[in-house]
Amino acid sequence: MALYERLYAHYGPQQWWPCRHGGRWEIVAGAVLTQNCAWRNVERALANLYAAGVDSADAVLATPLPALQELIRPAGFFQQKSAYLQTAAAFYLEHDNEYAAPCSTADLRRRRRELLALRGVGQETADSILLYAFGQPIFVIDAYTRRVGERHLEIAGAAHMRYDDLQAQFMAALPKDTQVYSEYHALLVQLCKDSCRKKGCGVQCATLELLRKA
DNA sequence: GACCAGGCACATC
DNA sequence: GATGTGCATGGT
Repeated sequence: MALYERLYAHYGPQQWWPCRHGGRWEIVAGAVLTQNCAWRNVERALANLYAAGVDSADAVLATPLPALQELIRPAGFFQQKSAYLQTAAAFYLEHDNEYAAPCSTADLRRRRRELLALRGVGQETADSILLYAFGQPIFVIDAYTRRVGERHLEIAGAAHMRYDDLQAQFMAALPKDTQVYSEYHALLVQLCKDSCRKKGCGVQCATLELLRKA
Protein backbone atom coordinates (compact mmCIF):
# COMPACT_ATOMS: atom_id res chain seq x y z
CA MET A 1 0.00 0.00 0.00
CA ALA A 2 2.89 2.34 0.59
CA LEU A 3 3.72 2.43 -3.11
CA TYR A 4 0.07 2.93 -3.96
CA GLU A 5 -0.12 5.97 -1.74
CA ARG A 6 3.07 7.46 -3.15
CA LEU A 7 1.89 6.92 -6.70
CA TYR A 8 -1.45 8.47 -5.84
CA ALA A 9 0.24 11.47 -4.26
CA HIS A 10 2.56 11.83 -7.25
CA TYR A 11 0.16 11.32 -10.14
CA GLY A 12 -3.16 12.15 -8.52
CA PRO A 13 -6.44 10.30 -9.10
CA GLN A 14 -6.50 8.66 -12.53
CA GLN A 15 -10.28 8.28 -12.73
CA TRP A 16 -10.22 5.24 -14.97
CA TRP A 17 -12.03 4.20 -17.13
CA PRO A 18 -11.53 7.20 -19.45
CA CYS A 19 -14.96 7.90 -20.97
CA ARG A 20 -16.39 10.40 -23.38
CA HIS A 21 -19.98 10.02 -22.25
CA GLY A 22 -19.44 8.03 -19.09
CA GLY A 23 -21.93 5.24 -19.66
CA ARG A 24 -21.31 1.64 -18.63
CA TRP A 25 -21.78 0.42 -22.18
CA GLU A 26 -18.98 2.65 -23.39
CA ILE A 27 -16.61 0.95 -20.95
CA VAL A 28 -17.62 -2.48 -22.18
CA ALA A 29 -17.17 -1.37 -25.79
CA GLY A 30 -13.81 0.21 -24.97
CA ALA A 31 -12.64 -2.97 -23.26
CA VAL A 32 -13.27 -4.93 -26.45
CA LEU A 33 -11.90 -2.30 -28.79
CA THR A 34 -8.65 -1.79 -26.87
CA GLN A 35 -7.53 -5.40 -27.34
CA ASN A 36 -3.97 -5.27 -28.64
CA CYS A 37 -4.44 -1.73 -29.80
CA ALA A 38 -3.30 1.71 -28.65
CA TRP A 39 -5.92 3.64 -26.68
CA ARG A 40 -5.59 6.58 -29.08
CA ASN A 41 -7.07 4.41 -31.80
CA VAL A 42 -9.87 3.23 -29.54
CA GLU A 43 -10.81 6.87 -29.04
CA ARG A 44 -10.99 7.30 -32.80
CA ALA A 45 -13.26 4.30 -33.12
CA LEU A 46 -15.49 5.53 -30.29
CA ALA A 47 -15.63 8.99 -31.83
CA ASN A 48 -16.74 7.43 -35.13
CA LEU A 49 -19.43 5.45 -33.34
CA TYR A 50 -20.80 8.51 -31.55
CA ALA A 51 -20.63 10.64 -34.68
CA ALA A 52 -22.74 8.02 -36.43
CA GLY A 53 -25.21 7.94 -33.56
CA VAL A 54 -24.14 4.44 -32.52
CA ASP A 55 -24.01 5.39 -28.86
CA SER A 56 -25.61 2.43 -27.10
CA ALA A 57 -25.66 -1.35 -27.04
CA ASP A 58 -29.01 -1.23 -28.84
CA ALA A 59 -27.53 0.93 -31.56
CA VAL A 60 -24.57 -1.41 -32.00
CA LEU A 61 -26.94 -4.34 -32.50
CA ALA A 62 -29.01 -2.34 -34.95
CA THR A 63 -25.98 -1.42 -37.05
CA PRO A 64 -25.22 -3.74 -39.99
CA LEU A 65 -21.87 -5.47 -39.60
CA PRO A 66 -20.15 -3.83 -42.59
CA ALA A 67 -21.11 -0.36 -41.34
CA LEU A 68 -19.94 -1.22 -37.84
CA GLN A 69 -16.63 -2.42 -39.25
CA GLU A 70 -16.05 0.86 -41.04
CA LEU A 71 -16.73 2.81 -37.86
CA ILE A 72 -14.33 0.85 -35.68
CA ARG A 73 -11.66 0.37 -38.33
CA PRO A 74 -9.10 2.63 -36.57
CA ALA A 75 -8.98 0.19 -33.63
CA GLY A 76 -7.74 -2.62 -35.88
CA PHE A 77 -8.94 -6.24 -36.18
CA PHE A 78 -12.25 -4.75 -37.26
CA GLN A 79 -13.76 -7.93 -38.63
CA GLN A 80 -13.34 -9.76 -35.33
CA LYS A 81 -14.04 -6.80 -33.08
CA SER A 82 -17.26 -5.87 -34.85
CA ALA A 83 -18.66 -9.34 -34.15
CA TYR A 84 -17.31 -9.29 -30.58
CA LEU A 85 -18.94 -5.91 -30.06
CA GLN A 86 -22.36 -7.18 -31.09
CA THR A 87 -21.99 -10.25 -28.90
CA ALA A 88 -21.04 -8.06 -25.97
CA ALA A 89 -23.94 -5.70 -26.71
CA ALA A 90 -26.50 -8.49 -26.59
CA PHE A 91 -25.01 -9.75 -23.34
CA TYR A 92 -24.93 -6.25 -21.90
CA LEU A 93 -28.61 -5.64 -22.63
CA GLU A 94 -29.43 -8.90 -20.94
CA HIS A 95 -27.27 -8.48 -17.82
CA ASP A 96 -26.61 -4.79 -17.24
CA ASN A 97 -28.85 -4.33 -14.21
CA GLU A 98 -27.85 -7.59 -12.61
CA TYR A 99 -24.10 -7.06 -13.04
CA ALA A 100 -24.06 -3.55 -11.65
CA ALA A 101 -25.46 -4.75 -8.33
CA PRO A 102 -23.12 -5.79 -5.49
CA CYS A 103 -22.73 -9.54 -5.17
CA SER A 104 -21.07 -12.37 -3.26
CA THR A 105 -17.66 -13.73 -4.17
CA ALA A 106 -19.32 -16.83 -5.60
CA ASP A 107 -21.60 -14.71 -7.78
CA LEU A 108 -18.66 -12.65 -8.94
CA ARG A 109 -16.89 -15.84 -10.02
CA ARG A 110 -20.02 -16.94 -11.85
CA ARG A 111 -20.33 -13.60 -13.65
CA ARG A 112 -16.68 -13.82 -14.65
CA ARG A 113 -17.27 -17.28 -16.11
CA GLU A 114 -20.29 -15.99 -18.02
CA LEU A 115 -18.24 -13.19 -19.53
CA LEU A 116 -15.39 -15.56 -20.40
CA ALA A 117 -17.86 -17.72 -22.29
CA LEU A 118 -18.40 -14.88 -24.75
CA ARG A 119 -16.37 -14.91 -27.93
CA GLY A 120 -13.87 -12.11 -27.80
CA VAL A 121 -13.82 -11.83 -24.02
CA GLY A 122 -10.69 -13.21 -22.38
CA GLN A 123 -9.51 -12.77 -18.81
CA GLU A 124 -8.30 -9.20 -19.09
CA THR A 125 -11.38 -8.02 -20.94
CA ALA A 126 -13.70 -9.80 -18.49
CA ASP A 127 -11.96 -8.29 -15.47
CA SER A 128 -11.85 -4.81 -17.02
CA ILE A 129 -15.58 -5.00 -17.61
CA LEU A 130 -16.30 -6.29 -14.10
CA LEU A 131 -14.11 -3.70 -12.39
CA TYR A 132 -14.49 -0.60 -14.49
CA ALA A 133 -17.98 -0.97 -15.93
CA PHE A 134 -19.69 -2.73 -13.05
CA GLY A 135 -17.60 -1.67 -10.07
CA GLN A 136 -16.88 -5.20 -8.86
CA PRO A 137 -13.76 -5.78 -6.72
CA ILE A 138 -11.43 -7.62 -9.08
CA PHE A 139 -7.90 -6.61 -10.12
CA VAL A 140 -7.03 -6.35 -13.81
CA ILE A 141 -3.83 -7.87 -15.16
CA ASP A 142 -2.59 -6.50 -18.47
CA ALA A 143 0.64 -5.94 -20.36
CA TYR A 144 1.46 -2.91 -18.21
CA THR A 145 0.79 -4.71 -14.95
CA ARG A 146 3.09 -7.51 -16.05
CA ARG A 147 5.81 -5.15 -17.18
CA VAL A 148 5.80 -2.98 -14.09
CA GLY A 149 5.48 -6.06 -11.89
CA GLU A 150 8.50 -7.66 -13.46
CA ARG A 151 10.69 -4.61 -13.81
CA HIS A 152 9.82 -2.49 -10.80
CA LEU A 153 7.92 -4.50 -8.20
CA GLU A 154 10.38 -7.40 -8.39
CA ILE A 155 7.70 -10.02 -8.87
CA ALA A 156 9.85 -12.77 -10.37
CA GLY A 157 8.43 -14.09 -13.63
CA ALA A 158 5.52 -11.62 -13.70
CA ALA A 159 5.94 -11.16 -17.44
CA HIS A 160 5.05 -14.77 -18.18
CA MET A 161 3.17 -15.88 -15.09
CA ARG A 162 -0.29 -17.39 -15.46
CA TYR A 163 -2.92 -14.67 -15.40
CA ASP A 164 -4.71 -16.10 -12.35
CA ASP A 165 -1.52 -16.45 -10.38
CA LEU A 166 -0.37 -12.89 -10.92
CA GLN A 167 -3.85 -11.59 -10.21
CA ALA A 168 -3.92 -13.55 -6.95
CA GLN A 169 -0.59 -12.00 -5.92
CA PHE A 170 -1.82 -8.48 -6.48
CA MET A 171 -5.14 -9.09 -4.78
CA ALA A 172 -3.51 -10.72 -1.77
CA ALA A 173 -1.36 -7.63 -1.32
CA LEU A 174 -4.21 -5.12 -1.60
CA PRO A 175 -7.33 -4.38 0.41
CA LYS A 176 -10.45 -5.75 -1.29
CA ASP A 177 -11.64 -2.40 -2.51
CA THR A 178 -12.95 -1.47 -5.94
CA GLN A 179 -11.57 2.03 -5.66
CA VAL A 180 -8.08 0.79 -4.76
CA TYR A 181 -8.10 -1.82 -7.54
CA SER A 182 -9.11 0.67 -10.20
CA GLU A 183 -6.81 3.46 -9.11
CA TYR A 184 -3.82 1.21 -8.47
CA HIS A 185 -4.09 -0.43 -11.85
CA ALA A 186 -4.36 2.95 -13.56
CA LEU A 187 -1.46 4.33 -11.52
CA LEU A 188 0.75 1.36 -12.44
CA VAL A 189 -0.05 2.00 -16.09
CA GLN A 190 0.93 5.64 -15.62
CA LEU A 191 4.15 4.63 -13.88
CA CYS A 192 4.96 2.21 -16.66
CA LYS A 193 4.25 4.73 -19.40
CA ASP A 194 6.47 7.15 -17.54
CA SER A 195 9.37 4.79 -17.15
CA CYS A 196 9.19 2.29 -19.98
CA ARG A 197 8.96 4.47 -23.03
CA LYS A 198 11.97 2.89 -24.64
CA LYS A 199 13.01 -0.68 -24.87
CA GLY A 200 15.57 -1.25 -22.15
CA CYS A 201 13.50 0.83 -19.81
CA GLY A 202 15.04 4.22 -19.21
CA VAL A 203 13.59 4.98 -15.83
CA GLN A 204 13.13 8.68 -15.32
CA CYS A 205 14.21 10.55 -12.23
CA ALA A 206 10.82 11.18 -10.64
CA THR A 207 9.86 7.55 -11.18
CA LEU A 208 13.11 6.29 -9.71
CA GLU A 209 12.50 8.39 -6.63
CA LEU A 210 9.03 6.88 -6.19
CA LEU A 211 10.32 3.35 -6.49
CA ARG A 212 13.33 3.83 -4.25
CA LYS A 213 11.04 4.47 -1.31
CA ALA A 214 9.08 1.30 -2.02
C1' DG B 1 10.54 -0.52 -42.52
C1' DA B 2 10.49 -2.78 -38.19
C1' DC B 3 8.30 -2.72 -33.93
C1' DC B 4 4.76 -1.83 -30.66
C1' DA B 5 0.04 -1.02 -28.68
C1' DG B 6 -4.33 -1.66 -22.13
C1' DG B 7 -5.83 -9.57 -26.52
C1' DC B 8 -8.20 -13.34 -28.10
C1' DA B 9 -9.37 -17.74 -30.58
C1' DC B 10 -7.76 -21.70 -32.34
C1' DA B 11 -4.45 -25.41 -33.65
C1' DT B 12 -0.82 -28.22 -32.26
C1' DC B 13 2.46 -30.55 -29.41
C1' DG C 1 0.13 -26.09 -19.86
C1' DA C 2 3.11 -23.99 -23.28
C1' DT C 3 3.88 -22.23 -27.82
C1' DG C 4 2.72 -20.43 -32.46
C1' DT C 5 -0.32 -18.04 -35.73
C1' DG C 6 -3.82 -14.88 -37.71
C1' DC C 7 -6.19 -10.85 -37.02
C1' DA C 8 -5.28 -4.86 -38.87
C1' DT C 9 -4.66 -0.12 -37.76
C1' DG C 10 -1.74 3.92 -36.64
C1' DG C 11 2.32 5.95 -34.06
C1' DT C 12 7.33 6.07 -33.29
